[in-house]
Order: sequence, then C-alpha cells, then structure tokens
Amino acid sequence: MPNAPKTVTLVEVAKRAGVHVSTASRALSSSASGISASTVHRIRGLAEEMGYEPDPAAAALRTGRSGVLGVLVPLLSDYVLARIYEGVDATALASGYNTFVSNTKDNPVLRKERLNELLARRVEGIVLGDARLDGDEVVEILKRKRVPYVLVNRRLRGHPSVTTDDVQGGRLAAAHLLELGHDNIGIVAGPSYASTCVERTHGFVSQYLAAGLSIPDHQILESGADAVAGYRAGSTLLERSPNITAIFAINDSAAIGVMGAIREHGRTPGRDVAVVGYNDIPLATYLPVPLTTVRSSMFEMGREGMSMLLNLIEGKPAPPKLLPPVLMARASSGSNATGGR
Amino acid sequence: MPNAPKTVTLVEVAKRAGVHVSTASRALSSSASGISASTVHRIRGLAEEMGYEPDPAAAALRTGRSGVLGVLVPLLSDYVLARIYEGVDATALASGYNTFVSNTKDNPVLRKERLNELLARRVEGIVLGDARLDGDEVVEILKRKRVPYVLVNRRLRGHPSVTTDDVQGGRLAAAHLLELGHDNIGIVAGPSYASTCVERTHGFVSQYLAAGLSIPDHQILESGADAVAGYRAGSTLLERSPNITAIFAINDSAAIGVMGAIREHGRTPGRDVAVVGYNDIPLATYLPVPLTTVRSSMFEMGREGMSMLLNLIEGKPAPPKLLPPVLMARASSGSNATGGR
DNA sequence: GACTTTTATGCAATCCTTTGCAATAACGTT
DNA sequence: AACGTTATTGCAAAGGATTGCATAAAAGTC
Repeated sequence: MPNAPKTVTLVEVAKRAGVHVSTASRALSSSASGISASTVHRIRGLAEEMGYEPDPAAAALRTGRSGVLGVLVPLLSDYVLARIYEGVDATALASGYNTFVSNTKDNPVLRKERLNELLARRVEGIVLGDARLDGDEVVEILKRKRVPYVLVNRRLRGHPSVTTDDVQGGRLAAAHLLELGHDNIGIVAGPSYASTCVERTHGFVSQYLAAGLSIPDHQILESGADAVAGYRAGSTLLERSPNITAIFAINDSAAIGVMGAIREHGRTPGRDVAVVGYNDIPLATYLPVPLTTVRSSMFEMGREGMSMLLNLIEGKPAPPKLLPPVLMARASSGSNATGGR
Repeated sequence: MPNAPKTVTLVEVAKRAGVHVSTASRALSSSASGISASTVHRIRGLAEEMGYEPDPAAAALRTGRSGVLGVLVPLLSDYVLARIYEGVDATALASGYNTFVSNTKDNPVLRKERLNELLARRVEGIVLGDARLDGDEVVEILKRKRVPYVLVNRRLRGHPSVTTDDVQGGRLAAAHLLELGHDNIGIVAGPSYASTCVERTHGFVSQYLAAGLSIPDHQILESGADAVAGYRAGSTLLERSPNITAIFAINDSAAIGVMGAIREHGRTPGRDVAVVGYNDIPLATYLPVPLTTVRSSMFEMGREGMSMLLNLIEGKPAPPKLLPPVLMARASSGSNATGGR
C-alpha cells in the first residue's frame, strides 16, 4: 500500500506524552479513574491535537463490545419505517452506537439471512420492525441466543416493544366515521401477520360493534400495505359493494391507493366515499384531497425503542410501551378540517 | 458476565480438527491456497457444524479492512434517498460489505460530524448523496484523505458520480409542457446548492428558450425540496402570477405540495393548472390526480454508485455515469395518460 | 519519624485472525 | 539412490486497545 492512510495509534500518543499506553488509555476513557487531572488534561489535548481516533476494531476485540446495533425493517423506502429508523438511529448515535439497517421485505427467508448477517457482525442488540404474528422465528432465535432486542412498529405478546396503541387508533377512526353517520364500511385490512393491521382493524370493528353496527366479512379485505395494494383492494371493495360510503385503510399509502381506485370508479374521495388512513405521513395534508388519518408518532417510536434496547443492554427491565394515536380529520372523510396541518 | 454468548473461535475449530489455527484460517478463506482439498472440506464442514463465524473485529484489526462502508444522505425518510440507499445497501451486502447510513439534513455542520463518525468507524469508502455546489467541505476532506467515495443523487464536476441526466430530465418536462401549449410557466426550483435542482431547472429553461420562450425570473422560485416547501412556493407563484398555466417542480414531493396549493386557490390541478414533478415516486400514479413526472432510476442509481465505489476501492477507474430519465405523462398535466402505470 | 493509606503510573496479558516464513513430507527426476 | 520440487502444514508475530495486578511515589496518621 503506497498511500496507507496511516492513522494515529494510542502508542504514538502515549510516546509523545511520555507515558505508558495504559495510562493514555485510561486518561482517554470517560471515567479517567486513577489518573491525575493534569495528565488527563495533557493527554486529551495531545490526542485531540494529533487527531487520534481509537480503532473500533481493536477496542471491540478487547472488550467484546462492537458498539454496533442492528435494525431490521420490512422496507426502508416506506416512509413509516424510514421515519422510525431515523428515531432509532438518532438515539443510537447519541449514545455512541452505530446501526446497521436491513430490509427484509417481510420475507421469512430473507429475515433469517439478514439476522444472521447482523449476528455475524456481532451487533450488541437488535431493533425489530417486522415482527410476525404467524410464528416469528427471528424473535425466537434472539430470545434463545439472549441477544437483547426490542420490537417497534409491530408487537408480539410477551416481548419488549414500543408501538402505537393500534386498537385505540382503530377505534378513533371508527368513532370519527360513526359520528359522520357512515354505516356501510369497507376495510382495507393489510396483511394478517402484522399486529399493526390486525389491531387497527380489530379496534375499528369493535367500535362499530359497540355502536350496534357490524361490518360484513366480505367488506374486510386482507391486502398488502402499499399504494398498489390499496388500489387493488379498494377497487375490489367498490365493485363488490358499490353502496359502501366509507373505507378505512390500515395505512396512508394504502389509503392513497384507495383514493385512486375511488377516482377511477368515477367517484370523488371525501365527497362520494370517505377515506380514512393511518400514520399521518407528511404528504397526507398536501394531497389534492387531504387525507383524514390517525397520527402515530413514528420518530418517537424509534427513539423510545432504541432507549428501551439500551436499557435492556444495561440489564434494566423494559415493559412494553404504547404510544397514543391522534385522529387528524381532513377533507377525505368529508369532515370540516379539524386536524388542520 | 454470567451469560456470555460464548461464540466459537477459530482456535476451537482448529483444535477439534487437529490442525493449527493458521491451517484452519487458510482452509476457510475463499482462496484456500496451499491446503489439501480434503482438509479444506473437513474444516469447512466442522466450522459449519460448530456454527463458527469469524470475528469481524479481529479480522479487521489484522487486515486493516473493516468491511464497512458509509453512506451520507440528506434525509432517509425522503423516498428518493431511501430508494437510492436500498440500491446501495443491496449491492454492498452482495459483496460482503455492510453500510452505515446517516442523515445530514443538508446541514454543513451535521455533515462534517457524520463524516467524522464514519471515518472514526474506519469505513473503507463512502457514498455521498448530499453533495453541495456551494463549496463542499466533505468531498474535499475525502479527497485529501484519499478515502474512496462516489457521489450519487447530486453530482459535482470532477468527482466520481452516478446521477440521473437531470438537464435532459428538465428538457423532457419542458418539451411535454411545450407540446401541450403552455407558455406561462412557474418553476419550484428547489435549493440552489443541489445539482439536481439546478440542472433540472436549467434543462427546463433552456428547452423553453430553444423554443423562443423565456420564463421570467420571478416565476422561478428557489425553495426547499419537500411537500411543505412545494406548497409554499406554489402558493407564492399562484398569487404572484395568477395567469400561470403550468408549474414544474423539481421533485414529486414538492409537486404534491404544489397541487395542494392549487386546490387551496380554488383551482384544479391538471385542469386549470398543469403540474409536472420529478422522480416518479410510487405514489405518483395513485394520487387522486395522477402526477405527470420524470422518472429516474433510483434503486439502479444506488446500485451503480456502490458498484463504482467497489471498483474505486479495488483501484479501478470510475468515470462519472449518467442515467437516462423518462417522462411519465399523466393527468396532472392534463395529458392523456401515455405513461400509464 | 516510622508506618499505613491513598494516588498515580507501569507491566504484561489478552481479545481473535491473518500471513510471511520455516519446516516437514511427499513426489518426481535422472 | 541422491537430490531438487512441490504440496501441506506449523510457528510466531502482528494488529491496537483495555484492564487486573504490581509498583512506586505521595500523602496522611499518631
């Protein structure tokens, strides 16, 4: 290597300071215990001046701590997950950790592959954004191997998690549509392996039941979670039951797809058919027909999830946490825009 | 530590195989040179069976290669950047690398901080998604320190990059609106430090000039790059010049904001005012008024950018690369939907 | 002032792989 | 049969930081 970057090592700093490496090491450690204030000051100054940066590989090798955490998400190009990850990563960085994030596309095979890559990298813990209700091998492996982990976005009974109170969110959406007098509802329910979708749908349905109204099974459509899926499910619903007056979609992307379907059926979202989404992605307000939706705190969820993981790593307990959702009423449900932007 | 995860080390594999660690190491390396086929087979089998995974820290310490690359982007929760990153990361994974990705929010101070974190982590190269035209300290540092890097999304003269041909993209948008007879145009031009925005605008304007039409300066608005910014700039344009018949926005998020502004001014996007965006994010087709836009290959850009970085790391040359944009005509420009979905 | 306690620093081992060099064994050649 | 090759494997050092233990110096005690 002709142009080796030649980084400064601790020995060089120590040599220059006229002390032993061990002294230099201690002086630079956060709890510079047993080192006189003057040498601490001197060495830190010298290290700074020489541009010394500890070699993470050497430190990891010695301490067994990689300083790296893993994050698995279904899809990072989904705003919701990206935003959660931003919260996760910001918090990790603030605590001196870095994160590896990987897409799993909700594919069980890919999930295990990605998990193994993370474990091979010796991550100290994992934030899991794609937990599955239908027998989640990944969480089982994590539990068995005693790797600290926290679920975000989706949750599983008996595992540490930070999620939105999705049952409550579903109820909010239902209460809103009930208040507007809708009694013939379609639901784009998303995939059945995602707790988010199941709980939102359940909350919605139970609120209607509480009002003495039931939603027929053929008007609750399992689906994907993106705009295309929303479009397809929306089309099916409108064809199957043309007299539906409102559609609840388990997230905003699907809701946007639903609006597209409504338009293609020659109707107008918000006037002819009410649409309610979930998450309140930033675009929601700015859509030609602003979207009524249930706001969830994505960034905060990531932040809290990472905090919980850091606690777990330190051996502290981590009770599951629910974040409260808020209804944002806008034009797509034909309501007077209470939520505003 | 009562519950140390006790990972299997190479010594244990070697001991169990009855060979020296060095033999085991060589047997497991991809080019198992100088080791008999039989022992290679035996040791690999044993390693697999024992669940051996090499310690990346130890390997990195010895070889000086961390196996990690860095990625800096303005904002990962922006679909465009997330999608580019997915391409980057997928390609890195396929080559045995992992990536650290960080948001810089287009903030110069944050950029330097994030860069230093990546360098402290000993990344072997960096993909930069947020290069700035107004004197980019980060690329200068990378160049000076001889850290391999590739620009994606935005480019800078004289630096390796993979970007969309944004001038051409701007031309396509302009040609489309010219064809539809629009001669009074507003432009939501985005930030002036981003080559994407500058080049798209320049391409657009030059195409109009070529057609003998000029666009007045006060109808070209510098702005942010998200929906809010698009909304604000759109509002300003519509108030300033009510007789504008078409607006070109430098990306789809801004375009969606513009459509919101148009609607709030009591007009209908696509009928009263044509809107053209850029990138063709998946939502674009499914909007209540489907968005005419210039498609760019985001995933591919990430993939190509990472390939180029890997080449650079191996010392191969890396000429800048331009990807061709494609116009997707939809309802927001009032055109008969040629582009389809 | 002799002795204990505290404070500050040095010593050396350790973490796990990788790799240049040495050594041995197997093979072929004339 | 003696010797040069080639094929395998072992040896040991290196890479950079951390940390328990030991030592030396300083401070404190009666």
